[in-house]
Amino acid sequence: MPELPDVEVFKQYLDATSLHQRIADVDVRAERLLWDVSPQRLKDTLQGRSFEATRRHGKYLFVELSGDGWLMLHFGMSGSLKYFKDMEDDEKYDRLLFTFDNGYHLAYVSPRKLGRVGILENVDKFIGEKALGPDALASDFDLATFRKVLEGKRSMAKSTLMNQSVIAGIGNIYSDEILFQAGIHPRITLDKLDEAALKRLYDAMREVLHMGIERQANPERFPRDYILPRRDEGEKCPLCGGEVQKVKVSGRTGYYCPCRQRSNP
DNA sequence: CCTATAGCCTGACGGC
DNA sequence: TGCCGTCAGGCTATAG
Repeated sequence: MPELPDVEVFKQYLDATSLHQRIADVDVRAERLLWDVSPQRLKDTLQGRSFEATRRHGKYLFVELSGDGWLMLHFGMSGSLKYFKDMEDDEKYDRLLFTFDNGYHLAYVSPRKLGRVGILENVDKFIGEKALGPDALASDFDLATFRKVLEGKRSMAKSTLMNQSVIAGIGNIYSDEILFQAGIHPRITLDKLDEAALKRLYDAMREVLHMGIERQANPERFPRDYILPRRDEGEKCPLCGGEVQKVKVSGRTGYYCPCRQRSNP
């Protein structure tokens, strides 16, 4: 589930539970999740240290370690964090387990093992190497910058929003909502969007992502006029009551409603 | 530059 | 119940 709002919620969760405690042990149950680090080196790096602060960029969460260095967490298509005490709550998908001196554990949960965890010296260097675009909610990511990163692009609106090298943090689900709120068809190419449409897209991006975080990335709490909880065949558009339409973009399935999102603006 | 596709994993769901 | 295909809130490599 992890797009920007979900990862931001994980960040807040980790901040509230797992900072400033000495790490007693690290258990790696799925080695393939490790990015450029062996289980032994991960363990050696973390043991005796503590998590001190966190930082998020797009769908990546970075945890600063005491001493120096960072733990990098990416959650793939499924994945989350779980803080608990009793080992009876340790479950099948808890692929990495960090145990603190106070006896509590933080699990990196990853049912499908599509995420990645690594150790970094320098977060900005990592972001540069991955060629990530600006974080969609960064405070300095204003409308002018938004226009600049989209300048000259001829890709489809939905593909562009989901392209992490252009803007970091938006995935399949939230891109649908942003386009719906902006009234933009998912397959329209950017060169067809005028200034007003670009502003609507920017405003919708900020608003939808902020809303997602406010509601703890829980679709059940989303506003009634959102299409996000209705992304399914046969579901009705919250605005016109018509049936939502399905589109394939970038190999992903998107949903939209033609009542506001016209392919020919 | 841009699109589409397959593969990585595991499980849920629908059809027969 | 069992088997099979399809699909999934991500990303990468590859081909056209």
